[in-house]
Amino acid sequence: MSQHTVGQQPVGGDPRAQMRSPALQALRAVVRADAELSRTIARRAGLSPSEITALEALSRGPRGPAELARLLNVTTAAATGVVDRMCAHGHAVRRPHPRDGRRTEVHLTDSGRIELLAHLMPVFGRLAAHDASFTESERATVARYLDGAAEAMQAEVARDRPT
Amino acid sequence: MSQHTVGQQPVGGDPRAQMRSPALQALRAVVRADAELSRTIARRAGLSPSEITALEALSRGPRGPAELARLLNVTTAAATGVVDRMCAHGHAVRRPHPRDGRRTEVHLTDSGRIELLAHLMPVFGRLAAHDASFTESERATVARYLDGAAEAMQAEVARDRPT
DNA sequence: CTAGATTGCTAAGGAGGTTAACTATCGGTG
DNA sequence: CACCGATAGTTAACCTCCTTAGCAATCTAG
Repeated sequence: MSQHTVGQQPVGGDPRAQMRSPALQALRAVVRADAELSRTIARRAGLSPSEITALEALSRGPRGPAELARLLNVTTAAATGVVDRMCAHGHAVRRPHPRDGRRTEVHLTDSGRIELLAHLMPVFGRLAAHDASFTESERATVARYLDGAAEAMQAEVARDRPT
Repeated sequence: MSQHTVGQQPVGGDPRAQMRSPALQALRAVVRADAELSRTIARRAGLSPSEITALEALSRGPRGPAELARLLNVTTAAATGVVDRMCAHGHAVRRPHPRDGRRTEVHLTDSGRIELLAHLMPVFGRLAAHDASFTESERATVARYLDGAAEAMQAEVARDRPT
C-alpha cells in the first residue's frame, strides 16, 4: 500500500524518483538537443545523419567501409550504401588500398571538407564560446561528470555482449 | 601558404582547432554513448527508439498523437503509426478525449509501464549512482554547462525557422 | 453561423537499414 | 608452399519507419 495512485494521475510518477538532480535533467536536455541538431544539419546539407557522421570520421583521415560501419554502428552492407551516397554527392572518393588488396580507402574530397565545415562551424563556434566562459577547473569537473556518464551508458550497452 | 598539409595526413586537422576542451570532448562522447544506448534499449525491448521515447512521454501522463508527434519531431502521420504499434504491443490504449471530440488520449497500460521501467531502471540506477558521487555545487556547475550547451544547439536549430 | 485552425487517420512512396550469400584477399599453420 | 580461417567489400531481397498528400471531423473566433 504505497505504490500506485499517489496523486490523481492514473499512476504517473511514483517509482521514478531519480532524475531530480539538475545535472541529470540537463544531461537529458542536451542529449535531446543534440539529436534534433543532427537531424537539422543533415537536412540542411541534403544528407543523411549517417553521412554527416561518416564525413566527420573521414575528416580525420581515410577509412575503409568496414571501419566506417563500426564507427556508425551499422552493418558493412549499410556502410557500402553510405559510401556510395557520399561518392555520388562528390564528397568522397574510393581508392584502392596500397598494400591490402581487399581494402578500399575512402578519402574526403575538398568539396566534402568544405561542405562539412560550412555546416559544423557555426555550432562549434557557439559551443566553444560557451565553453570558454567556464574556468579550467569547472571544465575539468564537467568532463569528469560526462566521462562517467558515458561510461555508465556504455556499461549498460555492454550487457548485450558479455563475451 | 599555411593552410593545408601541415603534417603528413592528406589534410586532416587544420581548420578545426576547437574541441580541444576536455569538456567538449566528453560532451561528444556522452552524446554518442546515449545514441548507442537508445538503439540498444529499443532492440532489447523489441521496440523502435520512437516507441521508447513515446512511452517515456506517456509515463508522465496521457498525450494525443499530435502532441507525441511534436515531442518526437515527426509528422502526425508517423505518430499515428507509433501509437498503432504501442497499442498492438499492449503497451498503450486509445481513449476518446472527454471534452474535445477531435482528440484521442493515449494512455500507458500497466504492461507498458512495467516494460519501460524494466529497461530504463538499470541505466537510471547507474547514472544516479554516478551523479551522487558529486557535490551539490559540482552538479550545479555541470547543469549550468549542459543547459548552455543545449541552448547553443537549439539556437542553431532555430536558424531554420526564423519566424 | 461560417471560416480557419487543429486533430487524427489512410494511402502511396521513399530512404535507409538488415540478413544472407558470394568473391577476393590476407595471414598464419602444418 | 598449399591450405584455411578471418576479414573487406559488394549485391540482392526485404522490412521498418518516416514522408507527402489528402480527407473527414471537430473546435473556436469573428
